[in-house]
Amino acid sequence: MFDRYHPSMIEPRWQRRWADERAAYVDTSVPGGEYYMLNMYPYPSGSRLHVGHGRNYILGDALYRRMRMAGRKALNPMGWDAFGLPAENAAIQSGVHPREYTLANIGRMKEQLYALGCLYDWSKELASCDPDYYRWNQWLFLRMWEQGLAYRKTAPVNWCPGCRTVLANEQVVDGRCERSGDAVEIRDLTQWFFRVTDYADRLLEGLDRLTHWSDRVKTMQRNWIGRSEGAEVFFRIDGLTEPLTVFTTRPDTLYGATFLALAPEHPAVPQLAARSPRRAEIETFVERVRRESRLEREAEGGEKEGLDTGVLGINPATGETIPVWLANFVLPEYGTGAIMGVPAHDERDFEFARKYGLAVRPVYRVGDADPDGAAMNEALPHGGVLVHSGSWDGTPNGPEAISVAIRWLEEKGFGRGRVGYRLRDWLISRQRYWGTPIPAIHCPTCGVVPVPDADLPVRLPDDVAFRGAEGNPLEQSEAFVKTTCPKCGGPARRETDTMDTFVDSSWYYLRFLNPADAERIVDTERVERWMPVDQYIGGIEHAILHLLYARFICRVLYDMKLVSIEEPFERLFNQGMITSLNPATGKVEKMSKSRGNTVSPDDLIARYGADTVRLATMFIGPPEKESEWSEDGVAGAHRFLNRVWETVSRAAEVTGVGQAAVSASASGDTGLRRWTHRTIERVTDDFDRFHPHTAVAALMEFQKALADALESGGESPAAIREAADTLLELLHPVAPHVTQELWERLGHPGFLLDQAWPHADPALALSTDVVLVVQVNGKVRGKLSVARGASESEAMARAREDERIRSWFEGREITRTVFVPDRLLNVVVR
RNA sequence: GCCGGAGUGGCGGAAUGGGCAGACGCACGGGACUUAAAAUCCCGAGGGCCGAAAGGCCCGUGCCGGUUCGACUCCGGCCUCCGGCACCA
Repeated sequence: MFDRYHPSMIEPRWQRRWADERAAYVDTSVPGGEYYMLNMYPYPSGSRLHVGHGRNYILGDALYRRMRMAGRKALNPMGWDAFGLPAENAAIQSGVHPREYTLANIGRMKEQLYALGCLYDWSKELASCDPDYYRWNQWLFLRMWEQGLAYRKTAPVNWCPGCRTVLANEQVVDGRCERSGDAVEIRDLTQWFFRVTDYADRLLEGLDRLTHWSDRVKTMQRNWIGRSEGAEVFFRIDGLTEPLTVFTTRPDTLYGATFLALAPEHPAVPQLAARSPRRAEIETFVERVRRESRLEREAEGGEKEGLDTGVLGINPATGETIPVWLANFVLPEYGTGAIMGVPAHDERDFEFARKYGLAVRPVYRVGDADPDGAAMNEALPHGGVLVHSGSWDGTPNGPEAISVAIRWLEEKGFGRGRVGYRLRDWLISRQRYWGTPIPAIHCPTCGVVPVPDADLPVRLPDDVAFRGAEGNPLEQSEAFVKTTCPKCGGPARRETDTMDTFVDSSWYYLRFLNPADAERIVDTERVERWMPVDQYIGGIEHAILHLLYARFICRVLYDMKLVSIEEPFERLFNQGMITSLNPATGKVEKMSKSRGNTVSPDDLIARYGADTVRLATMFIGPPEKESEWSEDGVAGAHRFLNRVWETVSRAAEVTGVGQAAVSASASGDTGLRRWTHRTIERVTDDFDRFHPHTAVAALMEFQKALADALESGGESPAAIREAADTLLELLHPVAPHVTQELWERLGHPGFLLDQAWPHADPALALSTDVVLVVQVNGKVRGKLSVARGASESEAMARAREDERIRSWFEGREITRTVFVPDRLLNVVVR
């Protein structure tokens, strides 16, 4: 009845219509029944999407369409994470300005999203490189500075002397610059930080309330924050006025501390060196460790290296002198940058003590099975449990001993209880051009001065040359750097560091509600109505940094009373990556441009149409798992859509179209109607648990059932029509174009997208007969078709009638039977 | 090393709360249609054994053990792969 299925004829037409009718647009100023689904915030570094990304957008679009049909006022906005290093590198390599490069990429990616049939509310579009967006990064920065949440301190960076520029960790390969091959130096620069550690406890506690987040991500965040309770202990050091503070999680083992170890970067090291007879050695050692790249120093199995400073400290518990060492494994960022070494109760300290012949003094009995342990126990002078300072109180090894030890330390003034975190403050400074300028001015008389709000935004200058070997290109712009001090009016220099792009992405979801608002960063009233984000979809690679920073900034805005929520994302779904064979390595790896194993959706769309690509992508497997891309499924997906076309076309012959179409609604209890309603139930359920692949499988079975019903006749036109309509409605989220085209050809007005999601009649969705499995001693011996709700005695009677089943327990003693209604009967015999 | 996830036919995968293992699809084999091919449609198929056939039996969800009437599913131990973190005091 209908001519053949031609995706290339129908898809562009519907894409235009959807855009013209503004089908997706939601007025965020209006409250009521909202489902605010947030999809993606892509980074337009590559000019083309690949199918690996494609799955994310298709899944988001399918869920958006499903939510619209379920009557939710869904908002599917799109924004662009537009700043970042690749754009700057492209500028250096090809001379194209990062802005031009980025905007061109955004344009191409938009075209592709459009070609895939993804509907976004483009009226809410934003890009972080737009001054109207990044001015609010600057505004937020100034507020955080006022509150002490933004501050400056020195931090080491990777410096490439050849490129005269700062390198990201990933640009350092084997201690050398990826590009020039020069040996990378570690330099100390004064940089800007956000004090995320102030929020560590709140970020940790908040996780407990995120009941719709996976335990997987919550566990990763908990481990990243790494809260540990312990104590600071003060050690008097020979020749130092101030005591040395160490952090330990095991203050109860203080008695066994036989040495101290400092990070070579520790601020007390120069003083120690000055008093030490080994000054030259210390300086050489510090220089050597500092030269090790961060990556190498933190690498697996790195050799522990230390140097005895020759200076002595005093263990406050024993009063004995212990040596002070420098050690490469002590990190300056964690705890206090200094540790007490307890070789008897810490494996790493033991290894170190062994290598350098340091004393081992046990505090607790240790495992006798361990030969080292047995030796230690012999050295233990008493036959009980020693807690601290050589005094005995019978407290067992454990949390109680730790709190006893902390109380003791505090009474004696030897230390105090403290909570330590693994989390470090967020370094936001980047020595790059393509980012948000940090709104600060360096004045020779007034110091570091904030840019006044009235002068925002501090715009990126355009007169910048990207010649590569010149450090931060921003420094080259006279017009940008030269300014006057807002305080004294004298000549001053502008800050040339720009912000980490994670700053942009940590609050963008709020900005979708008022993207063009020049008055304020967020619209508090709209946030109240629409937030939190109901469904956040993102890759698992963002489980830690992005999601933690977004939670942090949301709390900062909460404390400023700008938003009423502390947690920005109520439900989180993390998809897995699409992998494919990398021809270079011969291994199956995640699909990415840098690995050169991408597959373009453009070619596939040209060959099969967008719906086929969408269907094949959704059918590949569960989206939370990683899946290997294979084109084998594409032809099958295309065949299925052709069958849908054929079947619905034949259904139209039976039922008529437009004015002539059947008007009676389907009634009664027929095989096809049961199929229809059971399929509604299955597909609805599958979408709600993010399993589009099983929804598609159910629709394939349903299409077959409808085709069979048409073949054999016997179903009423109304039942046929109900089935055909339902098939189109349920398939629409995955294959929107072909279903919309058929919907129109059947004579329905308007968009399927605005159609109500079909409702399953529970009486029809349940079958009247069920297959009861009969087991004997747990092994399947037969199947019985019985009425739903059949009793155990009925089932048993039927089983006895069945000769084949009966033969398995005839003449044997039945010891018990297990009956699960509508499912199974298990006869246990001796 | 630690944390998290996974392991099911030739392949992608299904089995939603302990109850028919292998849905759906790909590839494959056979058949129909065709002068022929493509396309399309139909049928078949986890492995082994018995049987001429109908059919029947045994084994089977990484490995070993346990709980249970019954285990892909729960418990203990191990192996492999993937992801994240890592001298974290």
